[in-house]
Amino acid sequence: MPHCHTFIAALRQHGYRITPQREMVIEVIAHSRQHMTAEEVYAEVQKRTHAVNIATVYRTLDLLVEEGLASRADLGGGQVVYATAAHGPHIHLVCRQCGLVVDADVVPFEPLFRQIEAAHGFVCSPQHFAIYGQCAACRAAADAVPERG
Amino acid sequence: MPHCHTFIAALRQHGYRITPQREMVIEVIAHSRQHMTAEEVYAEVQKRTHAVNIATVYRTLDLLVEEGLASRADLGGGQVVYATAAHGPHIHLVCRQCGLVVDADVVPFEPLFRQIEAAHGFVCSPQHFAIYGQCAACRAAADAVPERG
DNA sequence: TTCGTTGTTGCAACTGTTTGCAATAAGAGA
DNA sequence: TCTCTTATTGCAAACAGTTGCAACAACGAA
Repeated sequence: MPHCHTFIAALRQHGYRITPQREMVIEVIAHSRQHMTAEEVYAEVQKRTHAVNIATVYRTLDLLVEEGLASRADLGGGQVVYATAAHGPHIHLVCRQCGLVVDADVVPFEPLFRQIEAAHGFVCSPQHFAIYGQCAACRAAADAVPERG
Repeated sequence: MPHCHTFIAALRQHGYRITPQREMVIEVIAHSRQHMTAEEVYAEVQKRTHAVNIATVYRTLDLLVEEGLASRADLGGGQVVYATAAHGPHIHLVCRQCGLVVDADVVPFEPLFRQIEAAHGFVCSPQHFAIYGQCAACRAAADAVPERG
């Protein structure tokens, strides 16, 4: 069963109406091989039909995030991206200095997520989240000379 | 030495100019006991002087984040907050459904951050970051009845 | 102290995102 | 199939945040 049908079934089960606009947005994000910005999703939808408004794209993406079917990550520099679990869970290491984004495996975090669930009753859905820090290149540069030297 | 003087010294060392506007913003965020939105920082600055523009507040906060002196976290619902290390590092567990935000200790993540540094050369500066998921109450509700039933 | 360089600022325009509301339409029930 | 309820949509306005640029001013050198 194609991935987007899974999403549609889940939304239907949760009482949401399935409109052609929603199907379009879901199809685009579900079949994407990597995360996309809302503007990219909108542009892809516009290739197929002009009958979907940007506000509807934002609303549908937010609905998918709220229902745990997609995740949203701020990668800095105005890059807010959406992704589904189909992309495979991973985290983004975002350099706060140069903006470089590096992907990292989320598996090592899983014991920690179980710990959080035990302590807080909170279930992490961390398909894509961002951790900010400093990349190797920027650290090397900072050690060599004071910035703005 | 008050915290804000540390920030100012660090910026000066990195070659940034120290303007009255920047001192004002730094003083507000450095002395705050908890994280603040940019709008809250701006309002606090406005109590003292009207000679600081909102754009300057954003620029100064971004500068502090870029220099590792503050961190920025998106807590959902339009809540983007800034905080300094003085607030004590902790992570925010944000429920994607109801928006509840729960703080959690960052200490259990530290071995993982060392692992990331070893694997990627990337140094996490995780004073405040957000992990999205589902809180205990929303999970209980979801198990009991399908949403939007 | 003065002067020159250049980083910084305020402003208004712009961008990405959200929101109020009337019109539209999905879908359940008869 | 039809009707009614109400969720959803498109639209334009609004909002949070960013940006280009001329004016201002921090700061180092003389």
